[in-house]
Amino acid sequence: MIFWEDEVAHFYHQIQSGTVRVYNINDEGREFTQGIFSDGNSFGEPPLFSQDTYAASAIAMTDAVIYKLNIEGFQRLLKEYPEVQHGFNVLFAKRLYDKACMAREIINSPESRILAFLKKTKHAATKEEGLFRIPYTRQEIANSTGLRVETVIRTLKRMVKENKVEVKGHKLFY
Amino acid sequence: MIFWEDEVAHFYHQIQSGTVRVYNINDEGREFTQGIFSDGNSFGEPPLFSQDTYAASAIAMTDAVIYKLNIEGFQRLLKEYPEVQHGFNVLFAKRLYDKACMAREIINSPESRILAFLKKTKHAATKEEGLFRIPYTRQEIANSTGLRVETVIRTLKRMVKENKVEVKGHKLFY
DNA sequence: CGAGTGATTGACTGCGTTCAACCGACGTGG
DNA sequence: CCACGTCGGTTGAACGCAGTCAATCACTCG
Repeated sequence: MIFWEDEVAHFYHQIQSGTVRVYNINDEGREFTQGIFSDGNSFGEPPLFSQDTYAASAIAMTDAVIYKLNIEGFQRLLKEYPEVQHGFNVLFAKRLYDKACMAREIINSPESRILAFLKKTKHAATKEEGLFRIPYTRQEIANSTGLRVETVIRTLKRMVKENKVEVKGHKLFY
Repeated sequence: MIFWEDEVAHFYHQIQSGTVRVYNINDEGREFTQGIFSDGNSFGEPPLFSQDTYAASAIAMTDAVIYKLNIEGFQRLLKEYPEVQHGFNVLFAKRLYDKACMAREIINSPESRILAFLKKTKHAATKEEGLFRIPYTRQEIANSTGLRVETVIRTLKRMVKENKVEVKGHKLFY
C-alpha cells in the first residue's frame, strides 16, 4: 500500500518502474479502479494542491520503484519552475477530460462503457498487427467500468461476434 | 448554447451572473450532467490546456452574462500571472477530487449515490435552519447521478423515513 | 503433475427502469 | 377570480437486463 483513502497527503509520488492502481473499495468489498499508472507517471497529486484528503487508495500491483518528494519540496519546485506548474495544469486537464468521458458513460450500455474504457486505454497499450493489445484482465475492465466480470465477458463475446473487438487465446485486442 | 461537445475550444468562459449546465446527451436522448456553474465560476477550461475537444456541451439554464476571453489572451494571462496559473491547478485539483468521489459511487446503491451528490452540492447551497436547501429538481439529481427520476423520488422518500434528508413542501433539505 | 489465477458458462434473481397515469403548485390571461 | 396550461413531483404495475451464485474450464508456472 502506498497511501490510503481519506489520508492527508504528504508526498508527491512518481513511478520509476512498476505499476500502481488507485482504487476505492466499498462496504461489500466491491472495488472501483480510479486509474492505473506506470513507468514515468505520477499519481495522487491533486490533494497536494487542493488540501483535500485522498479520494482513493493506492497500491503497487507489481514490484515498483517510486520516487517520493515531500510536499514542501514539491511546492518549492512548483514555485521555482513555472513550466512544471504549467505541466500539471495540462496533466490535470487531460485527467479531467478522461474522467468526464468515463462519467458520461454511466447512462450508457455495458458495451458503450467498455468501448469508452478501451478507447481511453488504447494509447497506453502496445500495438500488435495494427491492433492494440489490451493489457488488462476482464476483472480489471469490470473494476474500471463499474460492471461485473460476467457482464464484461458476455458483452465482449457479443462484441467479438460483431467484429468490434478481437480475442486471440483469451487475449483482448482493439 | 454556449459550446458543443467535440467542438474545439476557442474561449475561456467565466460567469458574471446566471447558471450554466455542462452536460452530455446520448443517442436515446438521455442526459448526464457533468456540472452546474454559477456566479463567479469559470467552466469549460480543461481543453484550453490539453488541446482536447470539449467532452460535453454547455447551455445557459437562466439568462446569464458570461465573459469570454480568447485562447491567446488566456494563455498570455497565464504566462504573466503565475498565481493565476496556480489558481487553476487548485481548481482542477478540486474538480478531480469531486469527479473521483462521484465516479466511485458507480458501484454503490442509489441512496449512496444521491448522498454523494448532496454532500458535494451542499457547500453551494444556502443554509436554512441548520439544513442545506438543495436547489435542484429531482430530475437534475437524476441527471447528475445517472439514475432515473422515479428512482430518485422513491429513494428520497425512503431516506426521509429514515431521517437522512428532509422534505418540506416538495423542497429538499440535507 | 498439481496449484493457482483468470476466463467462462448456465440458471436464477431482483432491482432499477420503463411506461402510463395522475397529482399539486404556480402563473397567466380573459 | 377562475380556467387553463405548464412544470415538477408522485405512484403503481410490469419488465428486462445486469447482477448473483455456483460450478467448470484453460492456461501458466514451479
